[in-house]
Amino acid sequence: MLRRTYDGQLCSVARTLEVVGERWTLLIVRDALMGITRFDGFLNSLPIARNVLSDRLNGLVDHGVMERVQYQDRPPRHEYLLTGKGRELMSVIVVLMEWGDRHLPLPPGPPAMAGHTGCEGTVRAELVCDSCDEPVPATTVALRVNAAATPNPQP
Amino acid sequence: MLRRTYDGQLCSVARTLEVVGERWTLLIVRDALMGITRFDGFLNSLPIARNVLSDRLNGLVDHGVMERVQYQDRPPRHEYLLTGKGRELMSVIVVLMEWGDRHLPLPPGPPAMAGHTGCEGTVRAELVCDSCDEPVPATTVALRVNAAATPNPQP
DNA sequence: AAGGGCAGGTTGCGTGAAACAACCCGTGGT
DNA sequence: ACCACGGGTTGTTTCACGCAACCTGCCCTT
Repeated sequence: MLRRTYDGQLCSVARTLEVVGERWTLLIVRDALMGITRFDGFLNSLPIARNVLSDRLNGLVDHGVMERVQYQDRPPRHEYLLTGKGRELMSVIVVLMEWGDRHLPLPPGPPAMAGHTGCEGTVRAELVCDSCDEPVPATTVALRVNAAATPNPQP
Repeated sequence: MLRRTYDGQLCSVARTLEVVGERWTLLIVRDALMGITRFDGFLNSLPIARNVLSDRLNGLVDHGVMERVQYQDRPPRHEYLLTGKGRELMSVIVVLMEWGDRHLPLPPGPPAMAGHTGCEGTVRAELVCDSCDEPVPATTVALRVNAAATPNPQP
């Protein structure tokens, strides 16, 4: 998705998108979170070109979202596993999924859900105010610039 | 970010990314959530080309994420306002921001935060299990295919 | 020993979307 | 008459994507 980079953008959103904002990247992460680990696995799951998949996996490894692990010797074969950093993208996948389910529904219903391992519950994302300490609707949330952290760009 | 579309992908994540997954789109939404409404406002905030901004705003209007509202007559001028559907993308922005703050930190600290309007609290995103009814770490969440909703592809 | 299959890529080529710059249009100010 | 402002549209170039072909190591069959 990114031609060059989002440089000049101090925002954490922009910096996150530099890692996962390219075309296919978040779908690769989604598949990894569903348990796919191998090159051909991603290739079968997504209508993506091999060279682009190779690019994206290398990028994710470079950014520490995935790691490349050898799983056999002869011939050497590796799989791509999410790191902790990568598994924490679960929140991103869940909110994207929820927004799609709510605003772009499919007739047969949601094709996938997030489940809590161990118990059979489903997992949802919530915005929580740490002062009220309870869930708040998205419409009562505002983005505020943190003045202390962006003093002034040097001339 | 998307060259063609993610067609063939039933997933809600893919369908959401068709709406907001292109380069710049989520940054435009972020700026809109921060209060920017006009063409030149976005242009000043982002290093984006005018034609690309025009494309993205039209796409967001087509998808019902924003609406184009006239705010003066002579000469006719309009502003771009988020719809309810658009404001619900706040969750997406918040989780992207949190992931960036945690895993790609900047020396001066987080450049922005999400705040609860009315009270002075800051807002965070949480994954909540509706069975346990309490927050769960991302690492204990798994994506499950909803078999009932994806019966079988026709042969 | 020759061939086929599988896993995991790399290479080369063509196209179309993004970046950039220039231009346009209607109005209001001087 | 001229310039500035807000809000775009129109070229032109460049680069990332999509596609197909090819390569490498190893194993299995004939």
